[in-house]
Amino acid sequence: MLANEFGLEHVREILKLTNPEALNREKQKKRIGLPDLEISKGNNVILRFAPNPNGPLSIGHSRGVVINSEYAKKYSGKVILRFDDTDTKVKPPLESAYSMIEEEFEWISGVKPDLVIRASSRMEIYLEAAEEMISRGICYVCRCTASEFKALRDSKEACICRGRRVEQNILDWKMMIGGEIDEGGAVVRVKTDLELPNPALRDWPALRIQHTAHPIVGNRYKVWPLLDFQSAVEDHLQGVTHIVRGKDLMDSTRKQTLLYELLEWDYPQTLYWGRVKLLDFGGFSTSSIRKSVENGDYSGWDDPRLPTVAALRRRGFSSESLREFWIELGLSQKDISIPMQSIESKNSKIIDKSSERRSFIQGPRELHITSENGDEIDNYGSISIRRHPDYPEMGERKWDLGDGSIFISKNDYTEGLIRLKDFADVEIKGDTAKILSREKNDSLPIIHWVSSKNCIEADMIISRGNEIDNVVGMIENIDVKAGQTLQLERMGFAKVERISDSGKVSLIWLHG
RNA sequence: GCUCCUGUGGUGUAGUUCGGUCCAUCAUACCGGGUUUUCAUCCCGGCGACCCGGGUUCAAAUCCCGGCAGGAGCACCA
Repeated sequence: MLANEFGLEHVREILKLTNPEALNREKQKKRIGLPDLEISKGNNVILRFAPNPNGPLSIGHSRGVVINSEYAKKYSGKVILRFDDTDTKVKPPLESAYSMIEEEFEWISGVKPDLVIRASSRMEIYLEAAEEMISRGICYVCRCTASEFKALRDSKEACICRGRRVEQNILDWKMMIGGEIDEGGAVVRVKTDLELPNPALRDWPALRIQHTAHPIVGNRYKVWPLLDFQSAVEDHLQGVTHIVRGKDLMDSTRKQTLLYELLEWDYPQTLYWGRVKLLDFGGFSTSSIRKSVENGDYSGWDDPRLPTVAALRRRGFSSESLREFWIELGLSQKDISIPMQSIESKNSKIIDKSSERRSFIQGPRELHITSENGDEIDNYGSISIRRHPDYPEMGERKWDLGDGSIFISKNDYTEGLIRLKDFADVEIKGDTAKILSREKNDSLPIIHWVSSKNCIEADMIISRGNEIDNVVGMIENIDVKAGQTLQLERMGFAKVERISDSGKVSLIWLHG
């Protein structure tokens, strides 16, 4: 910096002479929200989120939901939920995933998609489009094996199928769709420049034969489009203006652009995000999770050890925290590693104000309160504690102390002086806690506790890496409702999963 | 190997288009302090970065060239 050597005044003087506008420039501030899209005027913004329904959504997918739906909100545009379910073999669709994804989309984004479509129900359109492109000589049927073609492609050579006449291609095409050719026996390719520097783009495959039945539409179709073709045709039909997706799909954009050029269509504006690794989870793919779930390694897609949207939701994450998180990351193409803590920190701030406080005693130990002079009393009366320290309007919890039986956690038990939160300074000796003073006198450590008249058995599952811990204890049973997220005193957030007929409470740990 | 993308504190992120009040934004983490009858929330303060090397220029995070590093694609998956 010039200013280092000559001082700011000097810089200012030079600027005054050469570039006076720079003097008025504002100091940089952090941009808030998503970067602007380029909008061609008169066009409504149309985006899409296109998952494969081979399982419900993972945390990674939630980025696509958030970014696309937020852009739709920002520009009063539309967002389409499109199921890219044209693979019946490698990543076959899971029937239950369609409705789960649709529901998760709405939960994550806070809005319903403007349109939901399934590629598998629009097969006629794709097959017709393919046939037309074959007729026009834009595509051709290639009967080489994959490895034969790869060898030719790498040396920029045309295969013998490439030069065949259109009539022959149509005949082969009819055989393909008629089921007369086995899987792998033929493929439809888009005719590109073989000199393209990127080998992946040369005469890329558009449709292939699959004789495996599709879980939804059965075995009506023998030829299925690949992602690049299906998506290219569908984006055009739906008038998609902006595609925002992971940068692993950059080559897909290039393939599709080549096709759009041949068809003289306008390719949507495309933006990318980089790869994200969540440090607290290992390498998971939807396929691998599905395998483990079906194998019984996990209790389900919402097992708290899994990086699925279902698991986050079950634990009590707010969808708002997910939205804030992804919006803040924005559209950087950098590959990044993120600790779950950064999502948790957002979540804490959001849910803290609505989370009532309750006392949960892990590993309870019973104590008996005695009066200042060591006497047992029949009735110690009651105390009232706020449900939330900052919001008195949320009401109070009234504890009946009865004859003075309470629980504290074994972890907190120690003989000596201690403050029972919101109640009294006591001296613990054996199984008794002698009241020294109801007033808080000095800086004794404070522990939480519960009156045995106001508590009930509870257990809480906590996921730790790939393990599940089951913690048992007693929870304060004032107005505990299933589905509610609580802040457990001195512990952190947990959600009430259910309450059994006997009143026993089952909790699931959220985070600290 | 080929093709492509990306490099700003511990982790993320703004600023890079169009060089200049940028000795670099904000958050999180961490450290210290305050509020609080929770180890939560909240408030204040601190810490800490332009991948490296050249070049252009009065002036480079920003432009150019060359390295290096990380990642993705090179599927008849999405």
